[in-house]
Amino acid sequence: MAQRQFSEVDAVVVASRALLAIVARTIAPALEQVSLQQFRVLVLLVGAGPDRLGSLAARLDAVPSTFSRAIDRMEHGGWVTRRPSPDSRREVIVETTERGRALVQSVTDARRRELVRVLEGVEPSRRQALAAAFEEFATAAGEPAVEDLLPFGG
Amino acid sequence: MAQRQFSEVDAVVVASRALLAIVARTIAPALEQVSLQQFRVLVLLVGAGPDRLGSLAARLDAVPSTFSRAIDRMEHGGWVTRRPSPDSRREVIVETTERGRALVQSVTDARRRELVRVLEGVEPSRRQALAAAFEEFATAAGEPAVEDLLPFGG
DNA sequence: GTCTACGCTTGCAGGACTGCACACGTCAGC
DNA sequence: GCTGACGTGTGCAGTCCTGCAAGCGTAGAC
Repeated sequence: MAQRQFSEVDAVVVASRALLAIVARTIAPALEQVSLQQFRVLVLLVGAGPDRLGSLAARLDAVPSTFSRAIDRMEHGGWVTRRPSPDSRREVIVETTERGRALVQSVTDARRRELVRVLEGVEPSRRQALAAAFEEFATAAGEPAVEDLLPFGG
Repeated sequence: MAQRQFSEVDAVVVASRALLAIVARTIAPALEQVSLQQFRVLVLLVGAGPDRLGSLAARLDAVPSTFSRAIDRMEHGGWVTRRPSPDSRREVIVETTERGRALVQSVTDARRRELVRVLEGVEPSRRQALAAAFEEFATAAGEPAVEDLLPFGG
C-alpha cells in the first residue's frame, strides 16, 4: 500500500500534534479577550495591512452585512477602526488599533517562546539538523495561503 | 539575546504554519456539518471512549447546564447518544454514534493523506532523516494533553 | 428513615454569529 | 443628467453558545 511506503508519516503526525498543542495553548489567552472570528480578522489585518470592509469579508468568506456588524463589535471593543477610503466615498477602510496589533503580537511571541523552550530540550548538536528537516518539510508543503491559516487564527 | 541562540526556531515557526494550514484545510469539511465545539466533543469521545455528561463538561471547561443542551443538539443531529449509567441511575453516559466516529475518522484520514502528499515532495533519501527530526521534536515537546488539542479539534 | 450532596435538566437572559432582503449614498457608463 | 451597478449599513429571523438559578430524582452518610 502507499501508506506502507511512508511510515515516516507517523512521525509527522505525532509532531504535528505537539505543534498544534503549542498553537492552541498560546492562542488561548487571546481568546479570553476576543472571539476566534475576531482574532482571525486581526490576524488578517496585521498580516496584510488595512483593507476595505467588503474585501475583508470576502477573504473571510463572510457576507458583507454580517461582517459589517462584526466590525461594529470589534470597533466598539477598541480592536479596529473604520475610516473613509481615499479612493471612493462609498468604501470603508478597516484597520487595527495598536491594541489589536499588540494582541496578535502577544500570541506570536508566546508561540515563539514555547518553541524556543522545546528546542532547548533538543540536543544542541542536533538542532541544526532538526531545523534543516523542518525547512524541507515546509518547502514541500508549500507556502500556505493566509486564508488557509485563518480558521484557527494563524 | 536568547533568541539569537535559537535561530533554528524560525524554521520551526515556518513549518508549524504549514502544518496548521493542513490541519485547518482538513477540518473545514467537517465544520460544515458540526460546529467546532461539537467537533471537540466528538474528538474527545472518539479518543477516550464514552464518558459521563458532567465529566465531559468538565474536560471541555463548560458548565453542565450548557453542556447538557449542547448534547441535546448533537443527539438531535445523530452524532451522539445518551444512555443511563450502569453505576448510578442519576448519571448519564454520552457516546458517539457510528456517524460521529466516521466524521472524526474522515478528518484524521484526510490529514494523513495530506501529510503523505507532502512527504512525496521530499527527496526519498531525506525522508528518514526528516522523520527522525520530527520525532526528536515531538519528544522534546512532550506528549500533549488531549485537552490541549481540543481548541482546534485535535 | 432522614437529610444532604450529587448529577442532570430546564427556565431565563444575553451575546456572537449566520444569511437574506432591503434601503441609502456613491460611482460610472451612456 | 439618468440609470444601473456597487459598497455599506440596517431590519429581521434563526442557531449556537454562554452563565446563573432553580427543580427533580438518586445516592450515600448518619
